[in-house]
Amino acid sequence: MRDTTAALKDCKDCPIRHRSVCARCEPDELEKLEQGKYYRTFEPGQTVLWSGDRMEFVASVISGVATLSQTMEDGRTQMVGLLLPSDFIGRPGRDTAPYDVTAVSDVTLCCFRRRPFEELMVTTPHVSQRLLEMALDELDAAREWMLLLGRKTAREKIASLIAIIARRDSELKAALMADGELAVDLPLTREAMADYLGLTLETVSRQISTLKREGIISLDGKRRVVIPDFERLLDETGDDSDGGPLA
Amino acid sequence: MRDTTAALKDCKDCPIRHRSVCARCEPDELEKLEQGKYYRTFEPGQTVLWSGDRMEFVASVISGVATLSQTMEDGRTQMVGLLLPSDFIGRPGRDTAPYDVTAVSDVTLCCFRRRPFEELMVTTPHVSQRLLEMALDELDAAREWMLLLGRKTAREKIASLIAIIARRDSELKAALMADGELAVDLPLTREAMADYLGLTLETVSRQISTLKREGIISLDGKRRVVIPDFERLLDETGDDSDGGPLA
DNA sequence: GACCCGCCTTGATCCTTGTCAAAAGGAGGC
DNA sequence: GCCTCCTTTTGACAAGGATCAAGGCGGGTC
Repeated sequence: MRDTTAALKDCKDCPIRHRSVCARCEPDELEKLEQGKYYRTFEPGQTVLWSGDRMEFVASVISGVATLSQTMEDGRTQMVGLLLPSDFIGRPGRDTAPYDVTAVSDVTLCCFRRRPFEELMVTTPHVSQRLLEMALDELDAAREWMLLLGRKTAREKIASLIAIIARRDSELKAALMADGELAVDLPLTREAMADYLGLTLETVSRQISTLKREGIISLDGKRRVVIPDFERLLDETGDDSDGGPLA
Repeated sequence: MRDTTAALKDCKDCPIRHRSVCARCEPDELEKLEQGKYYRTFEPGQTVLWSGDRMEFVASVISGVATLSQTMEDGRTQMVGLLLPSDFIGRPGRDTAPYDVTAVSDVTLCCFRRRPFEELMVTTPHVSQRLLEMALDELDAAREWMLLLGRKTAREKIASLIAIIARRDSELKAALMADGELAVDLPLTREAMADYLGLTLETVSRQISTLKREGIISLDGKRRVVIPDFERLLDETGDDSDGGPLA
């Protein structure tokens, strides 16, 4: 265990303040929330929650990356969500976890005990409003992923994953490099990518090698991907060419 | 067009009253909703909404089956949701449809113009509460489907689909037959099943034939499936054997 | 009743991806 | 520096599902 008692920061300074469940909260609502919160940290590979566990808390991801995944009896696993800073863990009104939650990198969570949080939701309408928004966004993301899992080829899956991570990265930090090239750190191992994309890790590795060989991407170490021409990568995703703006 | 002006029934008599968005509404809230509602009907194959269309209304499915699907440029399509009675169409705060919505059978919708509905949501908290619940349920369903699409074999996919439809059916009407056998009407064509399961229609047909040959199911016509032993069907789904209760 | 059309089944073959296996690269510990 | 462990790459092969191609069945119309 590491310092689970990291300095409890002021909500006003919270890096995810404007994107999390509490994004819509008024100062007085925030104050109420602030009283119940506590931080927890997890190391890479550590399990935050096992499927079937009683959920004693709900939480927002403050930093790091975690995965939501399901495992079949024979070991086949499918990742069903990627939890990034500002994402919410837990479902009000449900007391056992439906999925495994695993830290991929060092993860810091801002937690609330579940019961008090549920009571709070009644009195702070902006929390439930925001939660509905976030749930609907996640639903859209899940459905986009259904298209990927059900209909895309291995090559398209890999290109889509890299494009999605690149797009999200560029929203946060301007990850653009000097000459307009784009560099992305894949926060996942090949195996985790495979579990996300519904492939085997060998196929992931092969497709990455192929894209590299064709000059669509290049690698800087194993995890860092450089994209010389983002449009060209998008062409490989199978998505409509008018895909959302990058810059 | 058929009689789109079907008798506007009283909400109190509505068959989906207790499961729809308005399930939690108090009589006074219901009255407010009742004023803005209107019914629309669609024939099998008719498109309710094209992806990209402006959404002028939101709606609840009262009867019939509709699909939510995404199509790629080259024609590959993936169904991302099955809309059954009580399911909700539309997303408050969004004005273009993200997916195609297509009637599979005769469908009746209870519609509200979107703007007024959004205003109503502010004053009828029970609607947004229920909508959050429904969105979270759909998210769970979408994630269950991700496991199916990403990791299950064709055989497991078919068995899962039949099991899910059977389970849902038995919740509504007691579809149990005389001697404990279970009979299910598949509301979808082979092609629609394929689009749902991420397969081709030929594979769907072959797997159904195989399950039939092995006595796990039998067919009564093309669309009606008889399940002599539900447990045995469940064994073929790849899911944990302790899967939820049927009766 | 004969025909047509949409839906479904079945067969033959191909190809993408999974499986099994081995080895190479990288990071950390001693 | 060397060893070990973990991740990644690559190869050979097998297989599940897709594709291409005929037919069959059933419900409707004329």
